[in-house]
Amino acid sequence: MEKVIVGISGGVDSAVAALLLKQKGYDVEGLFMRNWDSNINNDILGNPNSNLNICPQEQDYNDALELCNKLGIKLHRIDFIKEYWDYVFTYFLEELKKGYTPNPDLLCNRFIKFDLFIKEAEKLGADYIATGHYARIKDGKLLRAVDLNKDQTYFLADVRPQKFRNVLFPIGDYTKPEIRKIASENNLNVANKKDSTGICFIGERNYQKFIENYLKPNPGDIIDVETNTVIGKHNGLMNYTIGQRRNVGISGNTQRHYVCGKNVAKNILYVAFGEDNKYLLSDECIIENVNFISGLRPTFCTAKFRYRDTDHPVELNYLENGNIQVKYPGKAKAVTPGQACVLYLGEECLGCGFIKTVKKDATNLWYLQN
RNA sequence: UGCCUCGUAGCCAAGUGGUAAGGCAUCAGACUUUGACUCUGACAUUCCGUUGGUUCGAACCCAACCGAGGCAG
Repeated sequence: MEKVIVGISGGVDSAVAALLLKQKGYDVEGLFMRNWDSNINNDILGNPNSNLNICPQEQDYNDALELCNKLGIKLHRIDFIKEYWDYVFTYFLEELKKGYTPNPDLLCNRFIKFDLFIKEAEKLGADYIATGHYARIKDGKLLRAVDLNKDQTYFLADVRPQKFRNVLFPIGDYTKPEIRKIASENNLNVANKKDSTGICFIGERNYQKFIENYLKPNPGDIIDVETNTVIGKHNGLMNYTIGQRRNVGISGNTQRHYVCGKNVAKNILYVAFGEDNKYLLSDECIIENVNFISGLRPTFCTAKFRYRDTDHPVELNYLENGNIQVKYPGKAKAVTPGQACVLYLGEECLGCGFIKTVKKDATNLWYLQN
């Protein structure tokens, strides 16, 4: 019998994944990961859980244990707290310092779940590993989930292609409501547990305070990009992302304001007014650290510039240094340096690169210098 | 000192006699495995610088005072 090690998180999705695999006749065992420890990691400011008796990660573990007892499968446990810090969180902080907007969850998948986790599973004798991601693998291709609303291929796009060889995504063919239904029909203890959000393994935080645990705030001017006048004070560029409206701290205007740029050298935050402001738009970007999961190298395909972004038709120009010039004449709003640009050809997720520079009319945006 | 303009919730700002729009900000939710974006709800219970007056009735009309700005000198 083929052995599958399932990443059990304590949530519904991985629970049903394990259940489905068991029903299919695999020899299933669970592996619970813990990658974040609020005490060890100095996660104090902005942490809503600091006064709970039991931290959420341990509650998740207890839920996972109860689930595995119910399913009659063994549950292993592994901590990657140091590795998560070294490979994911350090990168996260470094990018913030540069004024970028990193997405730690892509790195978490690349370095933790689809690398260290796989190695650990192999030690446990796994023929396959499985997770509760909404995604599909067919003929070696990474495909969008059937439930496009929950599709998580965006987060998987930086995983190295060979890592998917022995991976199963049992729930990728189902919709979220179906998963919930299966869970409750089988009386799983986590059937009605709320979906987790926030940075994977860390959870919901007051973002600005959370960052303050690790980076010293460096206040500076907020400037209206159109009039070039100072209209307020920001409390550290790392606290803002392009396209952000809330928590900017300025008010008294007739139109909504949006962060449209930053200048790290001058410590300036640029803001534009109105949701269709031209300063929020771009039509080209350069992506670096490109990872291809697919063997395809199309000239025309679609791209997502953020998780849950719409698909933008793009034209790719493969540069000699390995970077890719991504053109989107239809323009896109709030394309942000540091975020992943994930490429798709129809249902297939081709891979991704990380946004380095953003342009309009073949010129770098002057208010978005890093 | 004279003349002019203005004074509406934390901020910006409609409303000029008939019983307080809207936006920002804030708070609470929805959505969401990235910080978003978006959406929903709450937000000046007789109050519109103060005090009087006119009126059936005023934030809107009148007077004085206080305060802010401008012009003149």
